[in-house]
Amino acid sequence: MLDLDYIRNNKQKVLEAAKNKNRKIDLEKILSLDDQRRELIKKIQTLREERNKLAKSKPTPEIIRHGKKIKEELKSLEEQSTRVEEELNNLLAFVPNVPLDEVPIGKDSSGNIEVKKWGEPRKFDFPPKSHIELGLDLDLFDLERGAKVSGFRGYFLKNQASQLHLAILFYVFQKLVKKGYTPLIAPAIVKGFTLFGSGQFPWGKQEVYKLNDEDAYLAGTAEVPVTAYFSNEILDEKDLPKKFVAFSPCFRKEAGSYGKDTKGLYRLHEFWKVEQVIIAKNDLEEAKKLHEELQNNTEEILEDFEIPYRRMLMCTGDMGEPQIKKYDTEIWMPYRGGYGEIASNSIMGDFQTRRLKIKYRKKDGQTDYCYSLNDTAIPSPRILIAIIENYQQKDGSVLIPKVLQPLVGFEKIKK
RNA sequence: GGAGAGGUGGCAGAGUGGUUGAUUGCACAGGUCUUGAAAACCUGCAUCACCGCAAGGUGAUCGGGGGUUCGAAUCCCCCCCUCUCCGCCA
Repeated sequence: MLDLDYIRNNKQKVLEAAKNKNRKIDLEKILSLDDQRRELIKKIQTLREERNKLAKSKPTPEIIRHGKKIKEELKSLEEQSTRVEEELNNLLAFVPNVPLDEVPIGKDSSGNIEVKKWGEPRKFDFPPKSHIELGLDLDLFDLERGAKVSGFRGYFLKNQASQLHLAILFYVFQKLVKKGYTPLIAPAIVKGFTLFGSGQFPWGKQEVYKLNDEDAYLAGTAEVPVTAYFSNEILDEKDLPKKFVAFSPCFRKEAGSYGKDTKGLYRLHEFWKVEQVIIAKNDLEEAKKLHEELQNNTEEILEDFEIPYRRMLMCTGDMGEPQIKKYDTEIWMPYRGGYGEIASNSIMGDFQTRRLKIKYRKKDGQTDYCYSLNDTAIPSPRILIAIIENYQQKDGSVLIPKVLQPLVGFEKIKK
């Protein structure tokens, strides 16, 4: 959510941002509704002021008559005001955040820029197999029975892959706890306001599972519950930034991508993830530093696993509504013969915190909206694709990354 | 799932129709005193919105929503949450 004053004073910027993010907005309508809203508020306030004065004097028949008249006028104005406010909020909810100047302008993923590359894709002296083939050979997962039991994109992880799955998540969780991040196990069942707050709604409704007819949804990422953790609260500047490492199961309908990545462990309805979330003060320079810190954490983890990766600076058309700057981290997936997304790292500015009403008190006593950031630490099973494929041996076995060996208790997966 | 109790400012806790946005205590901030600190004393201390260059003014908010009334923290209805007991249960 953007500040109305900001919109009024930066119309051109906001319009361009929406255009560059491929979103349609009606700024003139929004601003005219805001004018109407202000006019109505003025009228209502004046009437209420009069009413309050009357209520404080001795009730004579004359005063009661006058009071009744005010009440009727107020009722009609208040109804108008509610309608205008509703319409305004509906439109305002669709205005995307404004990217930083350093963000490249582009239509879609082709406009993203590679800003860093680490590790060389491995040269195989044998034809490398896909993780699907390896997994089936080594009995690491069962996709057919997964689909039978759970439905399309369902899966069972089996044997060493299940251990590896847990070990990876635990390794990453521990690593970030040691860096001072507060560990959280976050709920995956969330109320609607959290999804609106983080900016999944109103855009991505078709992407989210809704439970029965209650106000209950399945979150696609721990970003949703953890960002909402401090909703409707005023924090202390001295306690910021708040850094969290959060584990949660994640659920995504993957609507609109029915034909994409239908095989294997790449695109799943259900996975587990360790996520990093930061609530910081309203300071762009600090936020940029924290953004780099999050990125370094993600990259360090991949370096621990010795998986080649690259960092992409996302262009406007591929970055999502709430973000002002976003990196995607992609890892080498031999069978795809290319890089695949593994992590997504964003600065949201105060877009989410406005929606969630997360403020902080500055040293001078003033309050301001916080900034929020988040970045994937590790998602699994997707990371298993890269590990299994990159660590495969000629004899069909798969080695385990060194840092994970003590956790799983074996060095190699073989038949 | 059943029965009961309760939700008031950062916390504790008054307040059952008319200057109560809310007594008081604690906490917090500033000041006086002190070599320094503590204690004591003084002052300040909710959030949001609207108008205003500002000073300031006005409105709204006592879990949320609706209603009664000239007037609601106080009365009525619905919902949510918390606690206690019983039942069930990983």
